[in-house]
Amino acid sequence: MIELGKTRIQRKNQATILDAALDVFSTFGFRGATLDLIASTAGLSKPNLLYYFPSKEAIHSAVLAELLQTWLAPLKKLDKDGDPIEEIIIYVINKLHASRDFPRESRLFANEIVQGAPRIKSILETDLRYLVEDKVRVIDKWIQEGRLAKIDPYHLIFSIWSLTQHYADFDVQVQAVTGQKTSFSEAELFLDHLYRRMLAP
Amino acid sequence: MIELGKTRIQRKNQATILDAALDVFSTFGFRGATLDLIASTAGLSKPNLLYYFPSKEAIHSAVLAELLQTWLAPLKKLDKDGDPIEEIIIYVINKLHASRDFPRESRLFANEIVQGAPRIKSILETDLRYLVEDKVRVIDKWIQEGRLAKIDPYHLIFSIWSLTQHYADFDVQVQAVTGQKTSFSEAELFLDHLYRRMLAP
DNA sequence: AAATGTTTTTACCGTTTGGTAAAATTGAGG
DNA sequence: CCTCAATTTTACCAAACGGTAAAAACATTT
Repeated sequence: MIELGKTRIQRKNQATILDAALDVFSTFGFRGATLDLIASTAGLSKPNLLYYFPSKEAIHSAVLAELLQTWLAPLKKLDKDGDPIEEIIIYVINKLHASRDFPRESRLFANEIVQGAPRIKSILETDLRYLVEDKVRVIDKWIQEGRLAKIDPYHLIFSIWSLTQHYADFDVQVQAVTGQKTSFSEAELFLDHLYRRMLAP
Repeated sequence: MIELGKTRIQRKNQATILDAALDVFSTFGFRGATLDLIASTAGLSKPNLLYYFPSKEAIHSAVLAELLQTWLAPLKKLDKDGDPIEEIIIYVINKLHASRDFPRESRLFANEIVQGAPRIKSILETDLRYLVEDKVRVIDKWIQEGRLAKIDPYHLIFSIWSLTQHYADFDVQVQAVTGQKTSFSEAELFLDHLYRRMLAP
């Protein structure tokens, strides 16, 4: 974990670098991204970049670490004491809005996973796994209480990730096929219909 | 379009190269893949590779071209004269089996799209778009006849792509979270439930 | 077996890339 | 304004990469 800088200049430049890196990594992937491109995007020279971060990998790790927190947050909010269907719908919509508002983060994550998650596999196998196990228990309980249809909670969660992130990760395809800018309000209606139908006990 | 070789040796080596290239490109993306790695995977020397294909881009294009046909095939089979729900379920299952049987192809495609589809955007905007428009008309007709729930056909198709390809593209994540090999039969049950519930008029 | 065409290897080349050394510049505190 | 630390720039380097030239090895035909 990269510790944040102490001085004003350090904090400003580290933030600028991480933002530029997010841009470049999410567009070209880890290997496709170059330090020169990140540097020029950030308005700095390459050696200046390496004054703030020891290596390309370190920049990548820092961006991923920042992103992962944002990415897991919505699931944490799923409340065992709320109404099952409403709780899940809220999660779906939050996740969809995350795709709309943070598409670069979503694509960076997708890039990493598609290529085998070499740099975050351990986090997926621990933090993410425990979080999901916790929520799976909640959903299972709801099902046993007859408040949800009998579905596999793991696959339910996978379906939410997949359907919502699709609008960020595969946006080019969506736009190419529809010939229009992606309509997140249409997507919201669709997902609302889908999950209400599917989850009703 | 690369024309296929004439002699036995040409055909054999071109096939070997394309298979090795699929392996490497789907794992590392275009930029992450190197000619040396493709060559050694194929059991050939780098200049020998370039005897069969003029450039790295040419190999990539050849692999993508091959893949795209396989990838679009299931949608073409959607039959306007069949039973609406069964036709869509069959498409979903076919697509899921494609993810199970051709994960490399799926990941290569995902890699390409996530990074903005620089090399296949034009195909998405023409061939794929026309095919989808055709099937959207079929689905719309089914809806007007009251044989399907009123949903947006575009988003229905996107949902199928997203849910099925997730099991190939994000397999590392699925395995990390469940701690097990991905169960495609569980996925099949889940998707069957999901689409029957969602599509019922 | 000679001649011809095909395939493979060896030895390179120029560029790009991640990263470094050290000098030059800038900023902050006394 | 002077000093010392923080920051930035200039000038590099070694390795990796895509690609080429040309000779060597192999096949095929006559």
